[in-house]
Amino acid sequence: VKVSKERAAEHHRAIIKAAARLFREHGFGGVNVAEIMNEAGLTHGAFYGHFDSKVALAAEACRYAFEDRLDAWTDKVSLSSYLDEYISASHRDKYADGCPMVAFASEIHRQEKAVQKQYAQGVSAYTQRIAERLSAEGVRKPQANSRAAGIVAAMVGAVALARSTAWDKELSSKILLGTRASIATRFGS
Amino acid sequence: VKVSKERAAEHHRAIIKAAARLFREHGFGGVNVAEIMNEAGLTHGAFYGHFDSKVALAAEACRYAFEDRLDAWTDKVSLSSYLDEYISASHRDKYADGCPMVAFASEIHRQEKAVQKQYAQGVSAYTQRIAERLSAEGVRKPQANSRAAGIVAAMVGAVALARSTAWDKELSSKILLGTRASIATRFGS
DNA sequence: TGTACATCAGTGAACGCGCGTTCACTGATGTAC
DNA sequence: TGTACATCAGTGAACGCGCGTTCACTGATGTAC
Repeated sequence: VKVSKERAAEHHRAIIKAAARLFREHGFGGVNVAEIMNEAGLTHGAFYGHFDSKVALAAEACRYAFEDRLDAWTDKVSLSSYLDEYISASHRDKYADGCPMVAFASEIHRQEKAVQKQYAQGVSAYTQRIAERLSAEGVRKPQANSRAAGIVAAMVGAVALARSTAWDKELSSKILLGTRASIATRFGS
Repeated sequence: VKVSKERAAEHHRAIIKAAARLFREHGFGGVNVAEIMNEAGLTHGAFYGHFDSKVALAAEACRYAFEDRLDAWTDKVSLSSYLDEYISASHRDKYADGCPMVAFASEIHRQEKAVQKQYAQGVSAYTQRIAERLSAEGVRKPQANSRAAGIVAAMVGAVALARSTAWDKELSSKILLGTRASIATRFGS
């Protein structure tokens, strides 16, 4: 059942995309190879023709998730409105396409080095992006870097905790609103 | 090999304590029952005499971890110095005895209801504790609740991200310092 | 207080299931002539 | 351009291992007399 090179390349991308969604939704240990391949429209046996191991896919999926997210944040979206969107109930309830920083926050350190590296690079890229926006708003460089780091932590913590307490809607939204407000206070954004 | 009721009760507590440490360090899926029992000085077969399932232990261990942490935060420790300790490299590197909010942040929503409930109650207790401290510092009630929620999110996000990027010491400590500074800025604490 | 016996906490082998990975096989692709 | 054949992406059965859970058994506890 050989397929054309183009189709094989499509399959490769489909596997990464499926993995990026499923890993974010269920964690690295919460999905098996067969489920990922099934989501990509293939059977599990074909997997090892595309990747060396599940871990190798995890690293690739992590990289892709960050890239996809950062690409979606275009210059047209201001920091302020990005924060509104990020620190919201809709992001809280959107696991599969949500931010990988949140999805993997507390389990990434148990993954292999290759996955950790992709994650750390993603966090770094996110922080830089925010620092750039702050600079554009007139904040000086060293201050902007420090503040960006603080904002990233608040964003991730807010969504992670809001998800973890989702069945207690009152607490969950108090966390989101409280965090969003605290950032607004600081920068008037 | 029956043991006295007192020893059996000690064993019960030892299992919970071992689980609370190991689960925080390796996650719920990263430790098996045999390892927990071994850490508690028993063999795996005795486990089901103490708990109905691994999940039931997870709930109990989660509850214990929160209790232990909150008990350690006595009235003698000010909010400011508690934040210094929480948002620090030493807490970042202390997994087994670290804050359960951070340890389970992104995997708690995949656990069973019983575990989620313990977690959410813990988050709620933490938030209330911080709100009380803010009130004691003169912040008005409704404001104190909202700000407390924002602070908890920042705390959890900072330590979680600092851990996730621990191999990049510069980024990791920038996140810790940036977060701590942003809270200090807001409340002058 | 001492003795006989029922209880039951703990032990370690075994069960069953899920999952990552391997492999012999299939049949469409794409290349050599 | 057409034909023959080597290549190789995909299939599904099978392997091996780890883990949660069960169970027959052990022997100290603690109770009944």
